[in-house]
Order: sequence, then C-alpha cells, then structure tokens
Amino acid sequence: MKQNKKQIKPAPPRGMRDHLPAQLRPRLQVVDKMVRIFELYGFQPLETPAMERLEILTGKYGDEGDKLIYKVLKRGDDLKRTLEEVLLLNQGSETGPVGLTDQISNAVSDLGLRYDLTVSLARVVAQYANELPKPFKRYQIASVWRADRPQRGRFREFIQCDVDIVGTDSIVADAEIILLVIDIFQELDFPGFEVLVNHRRLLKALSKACGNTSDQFTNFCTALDKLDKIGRDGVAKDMKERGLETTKLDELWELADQRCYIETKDELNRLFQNIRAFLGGDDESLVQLEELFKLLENLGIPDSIVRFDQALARGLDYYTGPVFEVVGSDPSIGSLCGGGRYDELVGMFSKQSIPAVGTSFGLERIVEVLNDKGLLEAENASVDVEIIDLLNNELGAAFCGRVMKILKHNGISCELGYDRGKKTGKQIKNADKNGIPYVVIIGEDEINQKHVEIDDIIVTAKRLSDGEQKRLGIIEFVNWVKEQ
RNA sequence: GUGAGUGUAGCUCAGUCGGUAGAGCACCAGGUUGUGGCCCUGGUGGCCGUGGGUUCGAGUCCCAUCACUCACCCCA
Repeated sequence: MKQNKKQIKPAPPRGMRDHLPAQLRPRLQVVDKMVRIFELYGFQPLETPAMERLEILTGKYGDEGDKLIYKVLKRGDDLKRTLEEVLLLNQGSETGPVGLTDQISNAVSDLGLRYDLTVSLARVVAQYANELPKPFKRYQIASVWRADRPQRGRFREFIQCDVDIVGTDSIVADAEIILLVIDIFQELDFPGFEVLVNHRRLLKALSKACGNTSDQFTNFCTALDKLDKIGRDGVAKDMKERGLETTKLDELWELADQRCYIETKDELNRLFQNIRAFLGGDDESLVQLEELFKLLENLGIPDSIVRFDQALARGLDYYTGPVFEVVGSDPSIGSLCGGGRYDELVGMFSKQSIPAVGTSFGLERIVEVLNDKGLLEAENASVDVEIIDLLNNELGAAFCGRVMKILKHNGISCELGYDRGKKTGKQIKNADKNGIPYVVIIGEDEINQKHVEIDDIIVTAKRLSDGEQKRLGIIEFVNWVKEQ
C-alpha cells in the first residue's frame, strides 16, 4: 500500500507562497496600518472577483503585460466545441499546431486571473456609474496573479493594496494620492524612501521632440526607464536597437540626468525652462506638474521625499497623466508602490469617459524590506496560559474548567494541555517551546485548597521567562499576567 | 521567453581518486511518576530531485527532465 503510493510534493505552485502564522502576523499589522490611513482619507472598501472575463483584462497592460495574464481553461461543452474547431483548423495546416499556439490559447480560455486591481475597478465604475458616489474613493487589498518568472521580491501571486479616486480630473486628487502614499510609508517607519514623479504626456512630448513617431513611444519609455541601471551609453545603444532616433540624445541627457527635489524650487524652475527650450515651446504636462508640485509643497510634504524624475516611465499602458513610483534604498527589489493618472481606462468599458487617479502598494516588497531591517516585531501568537492538569480525572477536569472560564472571562487566553498525564517537566517544556509565557499547575494540593467562593480558588502558577513560581488566588494570578 | 548556478535526513550542510551514506540542529524516549531551559545516554528518520546511459560497481562521470535561486525582460 505505502510502497505503491507516489509521494505528492507538498510545495505550493511556483512563485506562490504559504504564509505561516509567524510571517503572516507582521504582514497583517502592516495591512492594519494601511487600512486605518485609507479610512482617514475617506476611502471605502471594495471587493471584486479574482477572475475577470479575458476581454476585460487584455490590451490594458501592454504586449509584455498581456503575456503574463493567467488564462483559465473553458469548461464543459464549450471547451469540447472549441477543441473540435481547433482540430479542424489544424487539419488544413501544413505547419501543424506549433504555429497556432497563441490562437489556441486564446480560443480555449475565456476567463483570466486578475493582473491588477485597477482594471477591475474601472470595470466596476463603468457598470455602477450611477450608483456610486462621485468622485468614488475606494481601496482594495487583494491578491493578483502574474505568470512571471519569480525572483527576489517578485512572485506569481502577490497582494496589492490599491487606493484610487475615480471621477475627477482635479490635480488635487493626484496630490491627495501622493500625500497618502507618503503618510503610509512614514507610518510604517520605512527607511529612506523617495517618491519619483513624472508625466506621461511629457514623455510623449520628449519622444516626439527627439524625432520619434508616436508608435515608438512605448519603446522610448522602456529604454529611457533604464537610465539608472545602464547609463547614457546603454540607453543610447538600446534606443538604436529599437530603431529610435538618437541624434538629439546628448541634449536630452542634460535634462534627464538632473534629479530635482521639488522643494529646491530654483533648480526645478531652471530645469523646466530647459525642457521647454528642448521641446521648442510650452507643454500642458509641464504646467500640470508645476501646479502639482506647488500644491504638494503648500500642503506640507516633508523635505527631500518627492522628486521630479524625467526617466521614470512606468510600464502599464493605461496611464495618461502624472505618474509616480516609490523606491527604497535597495533598488534590486524593484518599486514598492506605483501609480498615476489614467483618464481613459474607464472609457474602455463605458460610453462615457471618466477620469481617475490612483496607486498600488506592493505589500510583499514593503514587508520584505521592513523585515530585512528588523522593523517588524514577531508577535507571540500562542495563548497566555497553559493549564497543566496533573490529575487527569473528572475532578481535575472540572477544576481546570472553572479556572479557564475565569481566565477567559478576564481576557486571558488559555488552553488545557493536550499532554495531560505525561510528565510535568515534559508539559512545561512543551509550553515553553510554544512560546506560552505562563503555566498553571493543577493537582491535588490546589484542589484541596479550593473554597466555595471563586476568588478563593488557589492555583500554582509559573512564569516561564524567569521561572518565578507562586501559589496564589485566581484573581491575583489574573493581575499578575496583566502586569506584563 | 533568454542566460547562469544549485538539488544528499524536517532544517543547515559534509561526502576525497567512482566501492551500495555522515555531522550539527530539530524530533522521540530515558536519566526520582509535581517542575522546562544546561548536561549525559539511546532512538526514529534518506530510492542522494526524477528518468535514462557509461561501468563489475554511480551520491560521485555523461545525457535528458523537473524544481528552486539569481540575473535579463518587465513590474508591485
């Protein structure tokens, strides 16, 4: 029997993780802090399904992004019919099924796991536009899935914490989101973070001014985004390979290499003037950024946290206005939070176009950094008190039952030891190993001292951290535990 | 999707020139049947990732495959 049974590996799917209590507790603490701040800003919770219809998901994240969507196989007759159609298609094909892979995978699936929370929000807004408050401020904390190859800080299933404001094009909303982001990272005591800000349409203008056509815009962004990593020469080489215009790059570097914090106003003004000169005129995006920065400063953002970064691009296709990203001191883990304005996305699901701005926190990455820096406290998740019943009979159980009732009534968690009957030392040892701070020992001596009044129940209690042991009344014991 | 590295006990890893497996930690039992942490003794536990090949003989050499890790790509 046992020999024939092939061992099934208990590992979770690649890039997906189990979260054991010890790791989950600190994560939940982080989530609690976030939710509290979301609510303080007036955001409301929303939940949506883990799956969306495939047509909702595709075409929003760029070509690379679309490839990473988890597709869900059709079911039942629908699948059967589709497979038969595919087989028919293949019979006429000389190249065989190989060349048809993409077509097949699209034909046999009609649902997909959500890739982010923003697209689902846009769908919800399009569906319930009349019922939702305007503007609609919502937060959502939920898993998303990407069929990426996992590496440090990168998973196939991870939790995003999204906050978005839908239904206003006011720059105040952009500023509010950025302020909230700063509040969160400060609340978490996150060390050395910065908010990088840019504008999608400014990038478009820069690309155009360099001599690129509009369909080369994505390539331009992708290449420019790598400036930090591979430097000017690397980007220039990359742009050449992508068939982009490179003649005006030297001029562009003069602009793109400057990193201006928004409180250093003179520098920033000078840079903006230089950009205007490069563009050969003003651009709406620059005016918006100036307004945004001024507003942020007036609202009281802390020094040296928000900085203008012309090389920041952001990969998702749906962004249309100001974009931003939070980076920590360790760049290898990627961005910790990213967002921006996406005024066209809701319009993809509805006749009316509804402007929106929002952000997404990468919970796993934030927790990982906080963990590495030792900023998350491992919480003791076990009970406060282990009851050790030495008698292991009716009398003992009845007495333990009374003790536990009083303890729980006073807000002290406890459990009856599962090893009753085993050696006392063994039971104490197990309690200690499980991180339980106190044990109460119930034997003949304690029961014989029992009086009628509850207050007079006597227990033998031991604090495991220092071994201090007392024989005392139950209420005294409650107070002893609560002192800690 | 591309490239590199690593797979031996629950965990961290040894394993020489090819001769059918070892340590530490953890776990279980005992060292006075009502007192833990230290110490001592003993014990459980491995198809050496999987499948083929070379060989009298493979954890070790070769091939394939899978998994994990890192980097690219992209992102949270």
